[in-house]
Amino acid sequence: MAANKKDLIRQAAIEVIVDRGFHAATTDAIAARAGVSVGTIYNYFRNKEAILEHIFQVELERRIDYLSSLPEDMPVLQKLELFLQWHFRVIAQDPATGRILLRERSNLINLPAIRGYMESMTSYLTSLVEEGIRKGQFRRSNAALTGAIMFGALEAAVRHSIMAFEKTGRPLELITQEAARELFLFFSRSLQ
Amino acid sequence: MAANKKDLIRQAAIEVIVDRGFHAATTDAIAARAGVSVGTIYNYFRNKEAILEHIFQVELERRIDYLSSLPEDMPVLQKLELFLQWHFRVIAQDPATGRILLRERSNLINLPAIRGYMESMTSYLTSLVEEGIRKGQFRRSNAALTGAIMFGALEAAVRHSIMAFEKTGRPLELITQEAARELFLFFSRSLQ
Amino acid sequence: MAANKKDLIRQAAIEVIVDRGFHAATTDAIAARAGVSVGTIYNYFRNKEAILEHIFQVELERRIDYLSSLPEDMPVLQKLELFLQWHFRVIAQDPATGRILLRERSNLINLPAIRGYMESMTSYLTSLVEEGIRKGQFRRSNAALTGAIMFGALEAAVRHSIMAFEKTGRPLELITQEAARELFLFFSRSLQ
Amino acid sequence: MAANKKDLIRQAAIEVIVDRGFHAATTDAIAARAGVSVGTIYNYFRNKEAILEHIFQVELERRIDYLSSLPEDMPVLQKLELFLQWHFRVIAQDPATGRILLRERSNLINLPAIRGYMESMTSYLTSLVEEGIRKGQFRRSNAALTGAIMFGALEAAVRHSIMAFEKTGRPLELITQEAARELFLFFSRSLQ
DNA sequence: TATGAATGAGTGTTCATTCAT
DNA sequence: GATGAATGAACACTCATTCAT
Repeated sequence: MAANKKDLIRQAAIEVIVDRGFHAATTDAIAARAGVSVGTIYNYFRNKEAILEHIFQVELERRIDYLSSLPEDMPVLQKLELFLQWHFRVIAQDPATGRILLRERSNLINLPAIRGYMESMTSYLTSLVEEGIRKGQFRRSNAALTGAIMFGALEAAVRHSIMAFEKTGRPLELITQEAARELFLFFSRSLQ
Repeated sequence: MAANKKDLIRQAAIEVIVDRGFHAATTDAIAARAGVSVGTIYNYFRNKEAILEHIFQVELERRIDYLSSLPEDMPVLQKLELFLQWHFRVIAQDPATGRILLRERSNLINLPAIRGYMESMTSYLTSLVEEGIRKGQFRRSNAALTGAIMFGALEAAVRHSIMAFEKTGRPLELITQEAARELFLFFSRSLQ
Repeated sequence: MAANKKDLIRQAAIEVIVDRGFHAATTDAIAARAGVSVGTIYNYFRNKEAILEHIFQVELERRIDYLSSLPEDMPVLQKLELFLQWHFRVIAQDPATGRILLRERSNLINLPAIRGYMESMTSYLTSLVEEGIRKGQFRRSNAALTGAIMFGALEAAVRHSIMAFEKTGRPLELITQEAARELFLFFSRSLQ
Repeated sequence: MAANKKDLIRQAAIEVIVDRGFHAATTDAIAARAGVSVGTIYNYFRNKEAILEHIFQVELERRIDYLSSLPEDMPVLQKLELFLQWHFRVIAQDPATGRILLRERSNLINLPAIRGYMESMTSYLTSLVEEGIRKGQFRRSNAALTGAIMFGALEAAVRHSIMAFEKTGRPLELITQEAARELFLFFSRSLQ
């Protein structure tokens, strides 16, 4: 899971941040969890914020990689469906990271990587909406606003899934699958 | 605007938090903005977190007050439309508070008042969905999940409106009105 | 000796810095010596460097005060003699501060107050030389260079006095008196 | 210029220390400038301080070498003149080292090599004064104090020369030649 | 009630030094 | 000898909170 030391530290940071939040996650604790010394962190990251930036950067890249793998000419709705399913599957496999993506985004929104994450995700959804409209598959709408709305809805569905998992203990895979389905239905009715 | 000293401090805190975020908003800065001394803050609030809790508490109460003013037998979609219009109007009148509701919510989600705000808002939307389904005005769905999705979408629309205002300088009233309309359209298609 | 808390901290800092040098003088140690907590230091000084700047500032002001008390029309050599006697008397009364003026000056020469101290002292000596030349009491010379040389000689004499005191244990008053005399003789022959 | 690796590191250290001062000159930076790795430094020097000690040691040896080349029976004043000329010529050729000799001396005065440098230089000047007095070429005086004063004056003249060079841009050779002349005149009048 | 100086635990970051390769 | 990743002690500085006035 941690091919190299930078990844090792990233994983440790994710765990500690999930437990305590970014501000309460001390560099000492991250180092201890990673089994390295504090100094080592600074061999791989400029400072503490850079760890969080890296976390978002990595997640953004994963999403971009997935999205660019979808064939250009696939019906827009289907792209959306696949993306939602993939997204929730990833969350189910690594809920800790999912939680960070939710929790720390708002507060540290000034960090470039985090802005970048939000904006990239939103603009991908926006571009999907535009494509759908252009191809006559979606009704006309303010695409930018719609993309933003969809991103918010997506995150809320993730958050709700994680909370439902914590409350009920039902398998996270099932919960997220259902959320993906429900969200897709919600979107497909709204957009068409 | 600040009937008593507690309100005065609440307003000052809102302004400072909007400028810097909760963690960077020192009690000294809040006191200075309020024109009182640090010590005075502690006569009205248990600690710094309690200020934030109070901010959310007050906003929650405003929303509850508005919602209970809607007649019970009004069509559900109309209730939703009125609520959205009212909500965006409030944001347009006091965008600072709106920003706090967005920015600080995630990070300090463990504070009871903040959880309470989120949960109350979500459960109001959930209950609207349930009412719609029960009365045959909405299609069947997982109401809790749908409520959560709607809350996320609502916040995202607010965030997008504020950012659009900052970027374009268009009057916030117009931006929020359009957002309210678009969001209502989005919801009404999804739900029916 | 320490009228107010800022002075108290200044005195404590002088003692600790004399013992260990500026870089090894931790803020904790200064606070402990002053009998206050670390935080209190920062109520009176911007940062650690500001303490050193303040030390030099105070000493510079003392010297300026003394120098401006000398009558304008006094023979230049006599002004020089009085200044040397006063300077060495001050050192004898507060050798710790004298040591700081010597030891820390070079290393932290970029701090404004320290540059200011050196430059002010040097330019006072330079102006004395210029005055002497103008009034026909001194031979012609490069006044700026001569002033610099005199400042260096003065500091070296102080340093030598303190070291002689440490080695021999002779009363510092006697050592510095002799140094003042010898230095004056040295200067008066050089300058005329 | 760097016959072996130890010299290479010494030169690199001189450059970095001149740029930043000893405390801000990290071993990493010195290693980088020398084109070696940190570890290599520790094959040639016990620790970081030892580099500075070595710098002073080398400079001291150069001065001792020069001084022992002067014929024993040369008039004392002429020895002094030649030494001053030589010293300022060396500074003009390698101002970086000159700056270190000035800047770092005071602060790290506890290092044996640095004490040694100061004391050797001072005691050479002292022995010149004693010789002059013994041979009836100088007036009577406290030779040790006079030697110290002369060392201080010498350093101040060097410092002033370097600063004048930085401010005016005049050729350093000319500035130092003039300083050597002026300083010699200053000394010869004082001593006789 | 109001004040604001004093507190001191807590934390990000640096950097000389080591040592396995 | 040479390397440079890893180490971890050390330190400046912050800021929520208290309490004597």
